[in-house]
Amino acid sequence: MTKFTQEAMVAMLSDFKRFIPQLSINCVIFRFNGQELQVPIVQPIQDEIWVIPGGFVYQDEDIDDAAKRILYEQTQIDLPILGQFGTYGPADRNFASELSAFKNSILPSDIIDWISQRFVTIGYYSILNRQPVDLKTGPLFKNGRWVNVKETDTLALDHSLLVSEARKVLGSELLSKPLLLSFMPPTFTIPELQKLYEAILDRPIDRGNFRQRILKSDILTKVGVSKEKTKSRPPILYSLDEQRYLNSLTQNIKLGF
Amino acid sequence: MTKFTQEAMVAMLSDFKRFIPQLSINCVIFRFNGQELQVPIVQPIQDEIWVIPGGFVYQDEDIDDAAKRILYEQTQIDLPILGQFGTYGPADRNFASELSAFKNSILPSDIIDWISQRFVTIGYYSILNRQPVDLKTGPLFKNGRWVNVKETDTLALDHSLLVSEARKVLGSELLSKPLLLSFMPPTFTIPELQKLYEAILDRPIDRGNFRQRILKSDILTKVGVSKEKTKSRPPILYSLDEQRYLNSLTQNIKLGF
DNA sequence: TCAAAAGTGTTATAAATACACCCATGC
DNA sequence: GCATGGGTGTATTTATAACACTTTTGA
Repeated sequence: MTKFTQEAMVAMLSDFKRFIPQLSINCVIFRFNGQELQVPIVQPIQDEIWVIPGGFVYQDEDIDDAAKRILYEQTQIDLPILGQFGTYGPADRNFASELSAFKNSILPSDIIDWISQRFVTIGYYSILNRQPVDLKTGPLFKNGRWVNVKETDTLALDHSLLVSEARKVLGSELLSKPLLLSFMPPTFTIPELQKLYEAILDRPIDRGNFRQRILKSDILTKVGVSKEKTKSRPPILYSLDEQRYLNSLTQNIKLGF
Repeated sequence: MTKFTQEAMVAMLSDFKRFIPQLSINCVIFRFNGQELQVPIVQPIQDEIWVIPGGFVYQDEDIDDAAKRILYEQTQIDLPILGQFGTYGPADRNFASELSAFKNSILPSDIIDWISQRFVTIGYYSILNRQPVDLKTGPLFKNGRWVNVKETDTLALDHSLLVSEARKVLGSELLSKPLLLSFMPPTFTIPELQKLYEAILDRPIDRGNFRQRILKSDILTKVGVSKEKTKSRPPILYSLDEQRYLNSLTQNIKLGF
C-alpha cells in the first residue's frame, strides 16, 4: 500500500518539468453547513500533517484554471473559483524539509531538488453550497475532512495563515459580492441565513432587526414552510431572488469615515 | 547613446539567472495632486511604448521587497508598498514579441529565451503624497511621467488592465484602510479632501454634507487658514488626527444588502 | 459691488438599534 | 402548560440627502 502510493506520487510529480517552477496555488474552500463555516483540509499519503489543497500550474494553463483543477484533483470538488485572496512569497518560503516524503528521500533527486526550491503561492478561495457528507481525496492524499474555520490554527506549513487571510477577504466581500448565491441552497430560512452572516462577520446580530432588514431589501421570495421536524415553531422557507440580490449589491458605496 | 543603453540593458538583465523565472511584479502608484488621481508610467529605452514599472524577483528576496526595489529602480520613488491588487496569469501571457528590444534580437539568445517565456505577474499598489515635479527613471528607461488614471487606457501589454484593477481595489479600500494618511500632506483643506474622495469614488459629493460628516467624525484638527492666494474666501487648514482616524476605520462593518 | 469658492444651517427622509410582545410546535 | 425558537411591531436615535443661506476674498 505504502509502496503503491509512493509510486503514484512519483508518477504524479515526475512531470514537474511541465509545471511553472517555484510557483504554487493554494485553495481555501468555504462551506456553511447551517451552523458553522467550514473549510476542507487534506492529508498527504506520506505525512501526518494536514494542509489545504495545493499544487502547481502547467506551462500552458491559466492560473485560474489551475486552481480549479487542483481543487478537483485533491478533493473531487468541481467548483468555479470565485477569487484570489493574496499571493505569498517570503524569501524563505520552502517547505520540503517539513514533508517527510521529501525529507526521507524516497523520491528521485531531481524531483527533490525541484520541490526544495523557494515557492511563491497564489491563494484562491471559493464557496461550496452542496455538501457531500464525506470528502473524497485524490491519489496523493490519504484523508480529507471538513473543519470549522475557527479550528484551523494547527495546519502545517503556512496554511493556517492562508486560511486566516482568506477568511478576512471573505468577510470584507460579504457586502459587495454575491456570496449568498454560492453559500445558500435553493431554499432556506431566515434564521439559517442569519447564522451564516454571524459566522462570516463573527459577531451576533439582533434577530428582529436582521429579519426586518433582509425582508425590506426585497431579495427573498417566500416559497412555503419548512417541513423539517422542529421542537418549536416551523420557520418559513425562502429562495433568493437572484436579479434583485445582484442589483442590491451594486449601490452600497457609502463614504464612511 | 543607443549603444550604451543597449549595453546597460544587457548588463541589467544578464543576471536573469538570479531571478525567479516566469514571475514578474508590477507596481501601480497613486498620487493625488490636489485635482486628479495620477499614476506614474515609464518608457523603456528601446521602445516607444508606455508601461507601469515592473520587474523580477531575486531568488533570495521577499516579493514585497522586490516590489519596493523595482519601483525605486525605475522611478527613484522610495515608498513603502501598501498592498497587492491581484495576480495575473493567463496561459498566453508573454510579451517579448511586443517589445522591440527583444523582437529585433539585439540581446543574447539566452536572455531572449528567458524573457520570451510565459510570465505570471503580481500586482502591487501604493500611494505617494509628496510629489516630485518630474519623474526620474532608472537606466533602462528613457522617460517617465505622471498621467491621470482616467487616461491610462492606451498603455502597452496588459498594463491598462492592471491600472484599472488597482483602481477598483483602491476604491473599495477607501472606507476600510487608512489611505488618507498616505494621500494627504501634513495639512490640507476640506475642499481638497473632497476632491480626493470624488476622484477615488468617481462621483460628485455634496459640499455641505461632506464637510458636515467629516467634521462630525472628529478626525481633523484645525491648524490655521490657508495663506495661498485665492480668488475667493481662503479655506481653513486642517491636519489629520491619526489616532482618531485609525479608530474610525475599524467600526464600519455594516450589514448592507 | 459682483463673482467665486468657502463655510454654515435647516429640514425631510431613511436606516440602525434596542427592545417588547405574540405564535406554533414538541414534550 | 411551558420551554423553545420563529415571527412581528414600535419607538428612539442616528445617518443620509437636498438645498438654502451667509462669509470672505480678488478683481
